[in-house]
Amino acid sequence: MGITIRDVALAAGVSTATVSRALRGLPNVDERTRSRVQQIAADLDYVISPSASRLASGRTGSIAVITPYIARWFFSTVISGVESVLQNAGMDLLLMSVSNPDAPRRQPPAPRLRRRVDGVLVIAVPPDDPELRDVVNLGMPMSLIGVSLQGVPSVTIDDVLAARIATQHLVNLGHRRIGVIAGSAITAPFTAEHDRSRGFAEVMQEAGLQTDPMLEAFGHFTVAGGEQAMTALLTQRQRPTAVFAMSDEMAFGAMRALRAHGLTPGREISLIGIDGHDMSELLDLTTVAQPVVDLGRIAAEALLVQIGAAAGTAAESVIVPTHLSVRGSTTPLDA
Amino acid sequence: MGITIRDVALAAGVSTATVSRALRGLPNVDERTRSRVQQIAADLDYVISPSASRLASGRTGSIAVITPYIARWFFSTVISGVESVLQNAGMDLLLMSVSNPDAPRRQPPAPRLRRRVDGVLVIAVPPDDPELRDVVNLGMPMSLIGVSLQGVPSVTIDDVLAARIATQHLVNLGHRRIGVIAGSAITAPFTAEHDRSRGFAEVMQEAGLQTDPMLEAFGHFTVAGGEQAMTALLTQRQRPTAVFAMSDEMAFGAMRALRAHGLTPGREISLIGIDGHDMSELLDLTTVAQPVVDLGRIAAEALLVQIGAAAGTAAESVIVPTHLSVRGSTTPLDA
DNA sequence: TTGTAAGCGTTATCAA
DNA sequence: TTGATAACGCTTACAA
Repeated sequence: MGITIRDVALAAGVSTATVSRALRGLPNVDERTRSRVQQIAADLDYVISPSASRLASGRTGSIAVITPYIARWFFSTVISGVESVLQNAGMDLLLMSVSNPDAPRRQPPAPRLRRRVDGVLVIAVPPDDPELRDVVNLGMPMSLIGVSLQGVPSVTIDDVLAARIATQHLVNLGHRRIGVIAGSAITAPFTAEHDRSRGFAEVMQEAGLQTDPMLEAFGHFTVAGGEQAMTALLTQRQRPTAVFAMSDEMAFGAMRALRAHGLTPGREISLIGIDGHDMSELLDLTTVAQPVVDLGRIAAEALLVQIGAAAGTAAESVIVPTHLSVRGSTTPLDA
Repeated sequence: MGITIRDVALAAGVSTATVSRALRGLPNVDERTRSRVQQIAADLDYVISPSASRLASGRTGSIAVITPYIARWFFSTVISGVESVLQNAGMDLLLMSVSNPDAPRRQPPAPRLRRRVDGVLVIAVPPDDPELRDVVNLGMPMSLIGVSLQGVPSVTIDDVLAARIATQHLVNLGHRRIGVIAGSAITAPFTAEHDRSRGFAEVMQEAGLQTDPMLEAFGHFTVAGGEQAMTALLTQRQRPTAVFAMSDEMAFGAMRALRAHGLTPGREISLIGIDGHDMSELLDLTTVAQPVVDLGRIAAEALLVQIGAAAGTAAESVIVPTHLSVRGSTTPLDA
């Protein structure tokens, strides 16, 4: 049915070994031979069989991307960055989602990886997740995105710093009763959430401000959760004048809660998020933006280096910068 | 390095053929033999080599998902539906993005597909796209999502109907000067855009309303484009009292333009979209929602049937229903 | 620079 | 129900 390397070899009057070398661009092939082989392969409409190539060479030419969510903004944006790099490198991208609170019944990823891919990219899976442990224990080339883990290369922002920037921005505007919308009450170390909590606490303390436990609410990093959290904050005796939401999506929900209470973000209550979500500009939300596409790109490039599919030096742990985007949702206290 | 099927066969005292049959759950294997083989395979931590299996069997166990965008809501949501089905079926999902206006320099998909996957899922690539033609001409099992093409199975909504529902909703509210934000001035037939234009025109005509070319603007299905388009509509001598945006994202941009002009959606001007985007509830946008996750799920299931990896009857063309979600952005003309 | 030939680890046919 | 064994289509020493 299909044209094989033998057909090409036969037609070109050379051995299959020469065809293989010529087509893969290996050295030690006469250029005239090479171009003739290429021509004939093209004429015959020959395409290499990946399975055969993989079996013979031991390389799969594939990278797995492991992610708890596919449709959420942060994750799909990271994936698009990864994809552009892998496509350029001629690598296949295998997409596999893993268990998350919304879809708890997924196949564990580790067994699906062995012998199937040359490397793994993991997006924002908590470092204490047992499924992640199993993947790490596979010992294959990998790189984490959005979280860090001792001994595993990763690409992240400085989450402590991002939270510091956000909180400091509110402090600089004169706010003193500052509320916070975190993900959940208990956080694992080395997660974005944990570090953001720390950054917030640091700046509050440095500014001599109390972190009132009544001004802390939890939004589970969803829009609906952010809405509930802000609603909770608004029921306090003394409302905050500003709120730091640890993600833009929670901030969106918070905005909705504000409007439901007849309040306008940036008017009665200032609001800041973290992410630089596509919609944050539209919603006029001040945010500490992270370069999400780059997160994916950089991690993919680092992984290719690890695998030996690209030149360069392997970096253990990359931290990319964030920047504050000031918009209408934050204003000076007096205004 | 790796445990092979021979190691398992040796340890179990059977032939490799028996191991292969036992592990794949084929019939004609003594159940005692099977469980012994399974046990030994587990003890040895044996995993099959996909490359070898694929080479020998001719099946790749992989499906390619071809998409112009990864990070946009519609596309990532479709992909998540596809992924859940494929993961359940034990199929690998190869993600490849193709050229789009934002990223014009992509590898053409067709050559990357041959011998590599058992089937292809294509998300919302215009039917007249030459790259799509090449993929279709490969003659492999495939299914389209969001567009239809003669002779190729597809899963879509009824776009004419969706636009009719949206337009009729505005008409029912008493609006007569109705503007429209389309994608672009020229549209290929059999695209969502084309059909939505038709549905709009039909209802306008049935209602005895003029489609004023001055009340037509183009937003290229982006937020920014929708904003520009609405701005253009607002500069008309006689503004529309209602606007139909052919996608929610364009409607979001339109909302922003309204606010920039001191107008409130649903107050001075009613606004309706199509999609049922995650953010539409948050932004209180009336929309004709399509079941996007299902689009992906159904297409994936249909493809598995085509390939023979799942039981069922292959459907040529599936149309899934939409529903109108009325929110605050549309109100009666008098209000 | 090119050719020979031994794998790579399965599946599937045929026979037992 | 099980076993031998010939593919599957390529890569890669090693030799020439």
